[in-house]
Amino acid sequence: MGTAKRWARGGGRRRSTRGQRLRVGAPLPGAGACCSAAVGKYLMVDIKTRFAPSPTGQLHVGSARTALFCHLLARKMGGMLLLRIEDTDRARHVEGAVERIVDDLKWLGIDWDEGAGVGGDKGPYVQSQRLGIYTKHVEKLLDAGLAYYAFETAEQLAGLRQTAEAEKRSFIYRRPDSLPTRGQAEAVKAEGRPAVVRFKTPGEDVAIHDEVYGVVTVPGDQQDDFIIMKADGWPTYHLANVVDDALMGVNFIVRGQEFLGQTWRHKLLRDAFGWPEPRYAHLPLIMDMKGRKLSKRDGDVDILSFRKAGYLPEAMINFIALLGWSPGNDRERFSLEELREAFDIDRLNKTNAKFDRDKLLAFNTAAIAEADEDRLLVAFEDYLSLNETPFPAGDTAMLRRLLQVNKGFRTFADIVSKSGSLFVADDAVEYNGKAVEKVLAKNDGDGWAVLAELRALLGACPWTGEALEKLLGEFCTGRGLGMGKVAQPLRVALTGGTISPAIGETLTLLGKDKTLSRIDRCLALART
RNA sequence: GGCCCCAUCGUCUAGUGGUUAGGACACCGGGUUUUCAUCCCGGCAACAGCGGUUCGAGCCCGCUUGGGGUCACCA
Repeated sequence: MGTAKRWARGGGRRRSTRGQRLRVGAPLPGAGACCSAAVGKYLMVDIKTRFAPSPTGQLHVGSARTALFCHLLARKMGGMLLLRIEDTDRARHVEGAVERIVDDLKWLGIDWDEGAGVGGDKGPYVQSQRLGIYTKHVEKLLDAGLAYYAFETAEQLAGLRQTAEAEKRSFIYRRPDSLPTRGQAEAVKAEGRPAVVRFKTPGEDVAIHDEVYGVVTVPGDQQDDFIIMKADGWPTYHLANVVDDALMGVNFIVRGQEFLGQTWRHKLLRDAFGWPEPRYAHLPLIMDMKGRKLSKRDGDVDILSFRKAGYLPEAMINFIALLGWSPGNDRERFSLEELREAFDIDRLNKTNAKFDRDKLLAFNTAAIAEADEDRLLVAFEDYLSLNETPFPAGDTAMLRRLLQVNKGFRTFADIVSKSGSLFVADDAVEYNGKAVEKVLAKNDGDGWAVLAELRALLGACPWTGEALEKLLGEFCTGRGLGMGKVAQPLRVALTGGTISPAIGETLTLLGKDKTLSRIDRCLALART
């Protein structure tokens, strides 16, 4: 009935229209629909989304985007976002990973209403603290005859799988003709042999209704009796995830597309427990530039790496928001606040996206240009706290000065490469061979000559920006030289290379003593 | 390999039967600038292919090709 109509669009392209928006307010089979609220002119059931990461390492850009979309959906619809930690694989658990994830989410500006870090009345929100709940639910299934014990070892299964592969068949676990009784299972466990619990899959086609992909049907003959409880007594992802979503009142699941082909398991499990279906929105995947799935193993695609590399969270957010979503027009610069307003689940697209670092860099450059100094100072200090740099981290006046003098920088790391040498010891300055050759030695040592002359003038000059600029300007006109012919030799002498802030700034930042001593040191180089 | 999903510039994307197929990044060229970066201007560049449906297809359907996901006692 209504259901059929609601999903009638099938796999076709969905675009936002008034008519479709109304669909949002249609009566939902969603769990935990305790109340409804009028938002704008649409009546809708309150939604509750969740972000459920596994604490196996860093939060990477793919997970961050999922969290962002969950957050945006909840905020836009006036719903709730819940954070749950899925750590049922105690072998892969990484110490400190939960704190890492929470910290990265906070840095990005993504907040949530319930769960890890903020509490709530449906907890605990860490799966390793909910074992009893899962056990109880597995028992229910066992008692109802909807699940059964199986005793194959992991090795035996691997063997069967290998055989199947050799015969070019896909391996699907075959349910034994006679299932063990609870007593037999206890006996096996008592012997120390492994026993897992498998779900008794009906074997009928299952249709999943997805907000992004439409109706996806998985043939019954492709379904296996998947494991819901491992031999170590812990539930598998499928069981724990479904149980928790239901018990915690989650009615809108947003997650990566890699789960789409497995959602039939979740639907079957919900059916078995008699729980209503939530709404699903699977997100297209984020790939690397070679088109391969972006994974945590890919190295620096985790949020912390970008933070350490000098990126602004607002740029990260803006960029990842556009991976799989677009507003429908030519606009692409958004603050988190603006995204919360503009986000529309109907505008999610289905095609995988490649993670283009060049574009991220461009967004970061723009975000930096738009940010005011106070904002930049906070971010700069955060950057400095995560990196070893020659800068005096506690000297905010100096940090502000660096921000001003380096205008146009693309990441905070640019400030280090452009101004860092001004803060190291004189003898730590390394001269770049090419720069020395091109700027100082070339043309019979014109550069050296300019430097020597400047050394004397500088020594007698009051050390203010104005006086120095004036001195250099007069020097240039007096010699008929362009500023480049004067500033560059100085740069090389002072920093070892050709890159530094405007020459007047470079001189005042360095100070008179260091300027003179570095020129002397450089001049000495000419005589060797 | 089975099953499922996807398909517009190199990349992110706009496009809901009639458009010179738009924007952004990258790239190329030019300009501003004492270096680098920033900034400004201009340019290059796409509907995977083949069949249908239609007066008319990037938009609808099918096939082919290509890409991806999934087939774990990981999530």
